[in-house]
Amino acid sequence: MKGVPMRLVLLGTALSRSCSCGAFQHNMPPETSLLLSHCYNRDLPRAMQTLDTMERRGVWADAIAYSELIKCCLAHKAVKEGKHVHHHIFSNGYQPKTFLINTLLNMYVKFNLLEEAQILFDKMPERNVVSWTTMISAYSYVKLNDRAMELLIFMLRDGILPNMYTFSSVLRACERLCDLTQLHSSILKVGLESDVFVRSALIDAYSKMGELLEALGVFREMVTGDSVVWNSIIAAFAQHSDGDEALSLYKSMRRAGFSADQSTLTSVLRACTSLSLLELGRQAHVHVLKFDQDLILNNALLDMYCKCGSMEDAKFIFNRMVGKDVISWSTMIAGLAQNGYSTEALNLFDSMKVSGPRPNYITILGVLFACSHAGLVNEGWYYFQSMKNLYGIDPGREHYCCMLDLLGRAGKLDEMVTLIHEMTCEPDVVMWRTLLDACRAHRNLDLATYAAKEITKLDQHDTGAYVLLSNVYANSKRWDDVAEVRRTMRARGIRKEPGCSWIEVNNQIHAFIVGDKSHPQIDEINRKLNQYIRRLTDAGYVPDTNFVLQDLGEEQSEYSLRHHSEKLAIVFGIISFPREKTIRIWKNLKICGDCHIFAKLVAKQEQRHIVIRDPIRYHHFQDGICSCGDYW
DNA sequence: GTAGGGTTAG
Repeated sequence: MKGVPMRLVLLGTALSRSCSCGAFQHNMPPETSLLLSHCYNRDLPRAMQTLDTMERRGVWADAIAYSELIKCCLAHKAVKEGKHVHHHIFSNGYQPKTFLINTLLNMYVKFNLLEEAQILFDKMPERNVVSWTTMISAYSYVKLNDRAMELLIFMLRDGILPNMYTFSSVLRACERLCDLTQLHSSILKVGLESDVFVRSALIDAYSKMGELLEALGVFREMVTGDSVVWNSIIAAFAQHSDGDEALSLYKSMRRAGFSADQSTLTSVLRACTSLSLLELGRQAHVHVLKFDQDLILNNALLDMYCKCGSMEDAKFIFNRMVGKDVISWSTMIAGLAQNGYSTEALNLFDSMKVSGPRPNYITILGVLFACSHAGLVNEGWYYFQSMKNLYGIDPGREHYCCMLDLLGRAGKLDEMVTLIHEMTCEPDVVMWRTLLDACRAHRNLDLATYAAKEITKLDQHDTGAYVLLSNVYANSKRWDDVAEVRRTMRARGIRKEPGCSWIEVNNQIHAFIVGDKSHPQIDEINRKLNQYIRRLTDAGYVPDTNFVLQDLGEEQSEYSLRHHSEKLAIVFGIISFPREKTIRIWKNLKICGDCHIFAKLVAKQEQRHIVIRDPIRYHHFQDGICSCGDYW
């Protein structure tokens, strides 16, 4: 192994250079103290003037003074002066110490001049752990992740041992699980796992790869930590839609004596959002007031109110936010659209064009969603076609999906097929499923079969395809075909996800599944439900058994419909809340047509405001109508 | 002289 002698040679060179560098530290001229004093006062013009005088007289300052001068340039964001200092330091044949070159490197990185930093780095006669870490951190910051990982390898080859700074930087750049595992074991080997920076970076890296159990493992090994480590693990679960775990970790964090900061509250709000916990979200809002100016936190608050279906609160927050960014606007536009206020969403987009930030990819999705859910086909086409010209945004998969959805809802099946063929990307399962769903709604059996085949070509186990196809057949009462689809599903081990609805009562979540008898108040719920249905039937309600997807016979079909999870949840809401309180329910599948009619009628009869959130949108039921205008 | 956590769609 020739590595060891090489290291010795390098060390020798470095020592001889540092000796020559030390030479200019003798004869320290009086100008040096003047330079230092200007730098400490952050008086850059005078400091640069002093430097010029020194150049003219042929005297030089020491490394400390130069490093202060560089800090002064950074504080003034003075790139030109910074470069001048760089050339000054290298002029007259001096060889600055590694410490000083690192300061220059750092300056270039902070000025976002990575190329200059790299050129300087390449010329360095000796690079220490700080030099390498500065470059690695710079590349990971601008997401040139491969380059950052590559530098780590070169660094190790050079025989330089990474420290906690290096690991926390490189962990941000790590994209592959195998690399992460290797980094993790290196961290353990050098004993840096207890460093709080390394630990939080590890948790974050595992979280980004969806390895939440690993992240939790790293977290649980912590003996002493800080709030950032707690925030990392809470964010990990909040971001992966495990709101329960995020909230339970948050409680443990408080018990452990840490207080919530902006980051904690943002994750808590996100958890409330994913669980539709409006009341808990309101409680978090009280703590948010402490951090009134925090944009990210306010965006999360805004999103929470939108997603929990409370648009009055969302509008209030949005209107009083200062310095709204593109995320604030996009959140509000999508929120309005999803809650059924399509016109308001499009109006808001108009104001954004006049006085807001430049719309981005996601803003346009909200706009297309608004068009789609209001049946505005022409407007949808207009926005879709103009996004490239007006905002320079190329339509992506999601935009095509939105357009397909728009056409599908409007029953324009032919245009859907044309768009699928004209797209710049290959159609995926979601797109075919959108076509299939449109075929179900508009009863096109042949096209439905075709779409279902395309889906199974891409994914044999796509539950949605089978369920939708069996719905298509059920709608046409082709029970043999329904049975055939179900047989295939059984043979392939595919099970339909059962419909489930949730409602929050007194800070507790109550879950209902179709025909569920496990709820402690189920007898009372069923009694009330029968009572409502009797009254509604007198008022003309006819159960629409088209939404029952098995050949059960009318009587049994009605029983199944009657006990759909959303009906049970609605009745439980009515029993539990006073009349003036909005009943908020969320469910895992799209609302069924019969339950939609039921909700409208019961909202009118009982004078209630009912909000049902499904995976893609919201239905606000009041006075016998729904905010979706029966178009969903 | 080098390092960690939070927001919009699906």
